[in-house]
Amino acid sequence: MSPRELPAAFNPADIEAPLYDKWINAGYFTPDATSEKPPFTIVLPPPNVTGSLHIGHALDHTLQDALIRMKRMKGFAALWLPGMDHAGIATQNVVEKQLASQGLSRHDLGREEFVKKVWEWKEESGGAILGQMRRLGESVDWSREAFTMDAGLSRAVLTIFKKLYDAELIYRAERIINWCPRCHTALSDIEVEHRDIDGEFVTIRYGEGDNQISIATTRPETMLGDGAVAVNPNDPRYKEMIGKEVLLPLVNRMIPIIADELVDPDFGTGAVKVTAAHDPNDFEMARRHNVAIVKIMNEDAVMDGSGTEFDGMDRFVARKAVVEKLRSMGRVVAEKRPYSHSVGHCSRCETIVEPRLSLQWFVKVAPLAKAAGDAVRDGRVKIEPTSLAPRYFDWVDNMHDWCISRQLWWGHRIPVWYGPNDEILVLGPDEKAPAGYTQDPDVLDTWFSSALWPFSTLGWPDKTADLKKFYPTSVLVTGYDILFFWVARMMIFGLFAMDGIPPFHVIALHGLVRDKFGKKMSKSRGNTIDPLEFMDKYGADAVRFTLARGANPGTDQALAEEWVGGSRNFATKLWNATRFAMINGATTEGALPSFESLNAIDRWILSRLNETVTQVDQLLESFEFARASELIYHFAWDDLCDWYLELSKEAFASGEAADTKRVLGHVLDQLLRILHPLMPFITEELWTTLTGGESLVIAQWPQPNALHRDVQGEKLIAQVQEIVTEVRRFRSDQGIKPSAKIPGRFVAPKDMAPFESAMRFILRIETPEAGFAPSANVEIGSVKVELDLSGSVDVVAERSRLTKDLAVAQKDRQTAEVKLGNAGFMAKAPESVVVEIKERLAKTDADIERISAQLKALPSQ
RNA sequence: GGGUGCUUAGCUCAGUGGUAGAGCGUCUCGUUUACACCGAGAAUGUCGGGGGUUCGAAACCCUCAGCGCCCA
Repeated sequence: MSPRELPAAFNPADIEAPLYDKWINAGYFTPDATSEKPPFTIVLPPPNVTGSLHIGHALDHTLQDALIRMKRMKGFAALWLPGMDHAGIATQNVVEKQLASQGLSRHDLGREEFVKKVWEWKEESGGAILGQMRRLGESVDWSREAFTMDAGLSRAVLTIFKKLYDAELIYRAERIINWCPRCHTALSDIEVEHRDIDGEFVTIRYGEGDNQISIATTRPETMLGDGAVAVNPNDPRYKEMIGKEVLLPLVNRMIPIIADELVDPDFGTGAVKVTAAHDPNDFEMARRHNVAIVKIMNEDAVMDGSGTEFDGMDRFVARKAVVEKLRSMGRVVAEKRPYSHSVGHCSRCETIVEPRLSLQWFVKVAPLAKAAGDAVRDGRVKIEPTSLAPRYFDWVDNMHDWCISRQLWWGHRIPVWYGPNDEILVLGPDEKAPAGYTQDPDVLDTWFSSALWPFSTLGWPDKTADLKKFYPTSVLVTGYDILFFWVARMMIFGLFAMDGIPPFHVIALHGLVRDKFGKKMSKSRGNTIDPLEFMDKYGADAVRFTLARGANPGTDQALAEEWVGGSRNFATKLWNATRFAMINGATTEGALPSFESLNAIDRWILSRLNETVTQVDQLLESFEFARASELIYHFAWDDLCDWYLELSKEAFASGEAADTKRVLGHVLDQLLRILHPLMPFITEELWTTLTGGESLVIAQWPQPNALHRDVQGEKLIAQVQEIVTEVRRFRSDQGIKPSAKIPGRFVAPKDMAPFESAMRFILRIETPEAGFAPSANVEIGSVKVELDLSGSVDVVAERSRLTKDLAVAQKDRQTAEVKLGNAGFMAKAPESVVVEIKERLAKTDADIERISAQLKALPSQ
């Protein structure tokens, strides 16, 4: 295939979709489970079927794609497995809302019909995110796409439920759970978000006459369900009252005063009400002290069963009414309003969660969580960055039992059947309940199935080729905020189901994407960023590169539109550089000339390339995406574009550049390879055009070439860069246009001779004619560039510049001198540092002498 | 309340013992035959305060202050 030509302008929209189609059609992303290649596996943390791609996904997915693309290029059987979870509450909410718009509820349809509707919705409107993932260029294997409600994954759910039940790790009990009065279901701890809100803190006097005690509460309405008052056993104020009974106002019931260590004497009055059916701590106290448990609310969080005038009121209406009434009775001792305190909200609908006593199914997590903690403790699973490991331990070591039943219809129905005589039967896959048994109406927490993701998607419980080849997965990439959601649960179930083999080798954690001021994004703040909008505007590669460039392990990153613009500029720069290179005959054909035979400039860029390839490889392997991106960016823009291409222009112009064309082709080829995981589209387009190759997706990852090092040459190029910069600075100071050509002469040691023509070209210094009379000198170390400005030199500017340089040199000299005069330094500093400082002193000495002489030689004004 | 992190240029952030860095922004000059989504040059920091360790501290230790996050 002969190289094509690149259009003059780069337009991401022109190339992205066609390239993605090309990759898919070629089947590059589908690894073979029977392949001899070593496996590398990532399962995508399944996004929600109702969701769409937000900026956090874009970051998470970009990093995963970077890893999987690199590994694919390295010759691994690289599997990145995509899919979605069924998001029980969220999805049911969506469909119920649709029904509501037709004036219907799910109960009007009945369970079977409703679930059918949800499936219809899922097929038609669910999974918008999957299309958006294609936009981002994700190299996932669509042929293995999974969904938690698929038949296979559902078998996995049934299998593990039975396995856990048989191991006595699943039980049914009446406990205080988090209840969402709007979603009408129990929630797990992690589905509850705690937020500070302005509430009230009311102190109420219980009892009569000599037998009185005041309690303080943020939830006055729950007093209707009080079963006791509790004080700390060591609180002298209340010692005498322990064991007595006091009158519960409004309800007119006598309740005991109990002593419990849990009560903090410094909180409020030191006495607290005990509402066993509506508070987890109170429930625990009640169980310890045999306190009456009184339910006073229904499923809607409406007061119910208190036997008072407040029955039928919503909990918040009741709160006001109760306080009002108590106030009128003179029982309100103190009121603090607003009183800021932390309150749990439903993470799906924002409704304030109601702790509620209820019969539910639980997973007994202690033994499972212990194993999950140990897997990290003993090094079988690594958390990157390691600084986040304590956070993981903090969670798994203190995990409460997990409430897994949900009062929903959409999800995996709990495989428990109840017999006519209260028998309990748990069924595995393919098992049938005897006649007369009825199934538990509830479904399982979505996370119960998501936690199986790393192996259920590979065919478990069957012993499939995929499972054998690709389990355990190599790395799980996710945000630290979701450590508890995914990681802990996948670890727990993975270890349990897969005979103690953890589901991943490494857990690589990244941070959150914030707005440009580092503030958390939220709809209420109005500072959310839509990755799709940015992709439309700047291209997918620009969005990806910006996110990768900000991704320091485990830390949040700020994102601003102008930075995405900067990445777009980088893409354009690459495009133009490649175009320019190709116009000048850059090629990847034929063998690369031997390193020794090349000129110093070519050797230098190869040396820089080698260093960059080596570093980038190490950085990507250790999840240092920001640093890898930064290195590539500077290699491409600074080393390649600003120096190598500029220094080579003269060679291209003179036509003596066969080696340089080959070197340039090689450098671009390799650069595009290491950048491909981060910017897949533009690199693919440029690389196939440059090389005529089939695809970068399956191209080989560059190997560092240790022979491509030239320390001496690098020093020479550093000197060239210094000369060029100093002359440019002089021209700028003197107000000489960059385009103006001026006659000049290089007075320099021999080793600079090979670079003179290149420097002349860049600096627009012409070879002087006879009778050349320089009017100014630029001196850089041992090099002098004499210039004829054909007019008067701006002496003021020149003096100012030299004076400044002199001051810098003098300051540097003094610093060095002080150090060398310090006996402690001379005695204790390593030899190499001492040598370095001595060299610095010598250099500054020479500089001071030279600059002083130049200043002296300047004509007085 | 218990943990935990952060404080470096105008903004957002790198930088784990040897002369302070990047991107964006700012200022000046420039349509030189890849690129104005560009090039060249420039300015800008007692590295939160105080104390200590060290020949040497942005970095290590202590302490204070401010901000954030997680858990309760």
